[in-house]
Amino acid sequence: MAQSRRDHLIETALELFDGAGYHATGIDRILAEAGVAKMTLYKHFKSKNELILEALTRQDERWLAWFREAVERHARNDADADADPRARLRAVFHALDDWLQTPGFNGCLFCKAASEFPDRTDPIHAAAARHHRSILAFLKDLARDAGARRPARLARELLLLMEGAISVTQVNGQVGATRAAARAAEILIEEALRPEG
Amino acid sequence: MAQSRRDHLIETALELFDGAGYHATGIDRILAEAGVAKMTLYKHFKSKNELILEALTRQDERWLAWFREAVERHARNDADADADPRARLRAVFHALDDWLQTPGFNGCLFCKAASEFPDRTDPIHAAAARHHRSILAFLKDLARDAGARRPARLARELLLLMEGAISVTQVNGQVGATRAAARAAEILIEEALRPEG
DNA sequence: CTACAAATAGACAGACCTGTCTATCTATTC
DNA sequence: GAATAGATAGACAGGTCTGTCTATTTGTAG
Repeated sequence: MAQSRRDHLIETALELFDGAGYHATGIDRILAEAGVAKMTLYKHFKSKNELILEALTRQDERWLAWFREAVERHARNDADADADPRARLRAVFHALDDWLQTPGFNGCLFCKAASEFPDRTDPIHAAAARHHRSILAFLKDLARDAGARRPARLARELLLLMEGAISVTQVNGQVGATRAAARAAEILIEEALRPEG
Repeated sequence: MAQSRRDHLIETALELFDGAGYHATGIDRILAEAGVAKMTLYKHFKSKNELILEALTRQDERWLAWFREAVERHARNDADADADPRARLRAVFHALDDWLQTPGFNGCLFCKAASEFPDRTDPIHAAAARHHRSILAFLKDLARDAGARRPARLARELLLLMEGAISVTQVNGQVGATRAAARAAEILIEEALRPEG
């Protein structure tokens, strides 16, 4: 039950931070939305920043788990997935598309965090950087498994396309960004898997 | 003189917004830094949001002018620029690199704005979207001049790489992002300019 | 029923926020 | 020198922010 209230606070906070940003979301707003007393919050978290940090930690784990699953699912759905080592790399952008197209998509919580807490020594900013590195590691694994000549390089390039699609979608509100990203990724993957060059 | 104070407020505001974000930067801080009285600010701007909007308008014009110039300059410095229609397209990422490597680079003011003002009907968010469209139009012109088969598509792809590099640099604080972006752009440009495919 | 732990409402402090107001000062122009 | 316009400092209102405190209620376990 105690864990449940803590959870509820984190979930509510994540929703509100996503909708309005970190500085623009007051503690009182979170408490009202969660229906929890102020002292309960400060029993579970030392400060608002610690709540933000815990929320980001949870979001990091959850998002990455979801993303891995979505990539796997899209890769399996692909017709000739078993034959083609590119299948899972391509699935990255189908999974991304799922995310960016969810109604109410409002940008990446980690990019927001890095933007609102610009000090790189701030634990919140550091959490955002860690999240990026986790994605990069995942992409690198995919690239290596697919037999890319330079997995790290391909991973970095795909991360750029992912982050670009996230940013453009958030700013512009249009949907077409992932399609362009997927097309570009196709070219880069093709180039990275070509036996020689 | 009146114009000069207005200017000074806008310049000071831009610096502080860049360093700490929009919500985290109070009016009083801007006034103290600029050495200007509060009434002077409210004589020139109806509200803080109008100051933000005016600052973004100036930043939009100035950044784009700087970027065009930087692209042109890098293209000219390129050895076989006259012979190669790709020169100016490639120069885009050299110019971007100049920007991202300037000490104290702290992310894009328009991405920050879109993130802190998520409501798409908000004039501030709209200004960010307009900025993206301006960059896109510039890239499209470059792509068309270079003889790309589908200039709009190439421009969208290059914008993704640019925004990705901006985001990754801001979050991760590392410098290598533009190099990866430039490499990826090279491949995409090559593909777009190939006579057939 | 009792005892104990956890959550509650709500007041409170102290700081900061935007925006308004007045009264003073300074510079230019006639 | 006097009048006028613009900038100044600084108080002020009304609100919000984080974080602390107390006194009360709720739920559970012996």
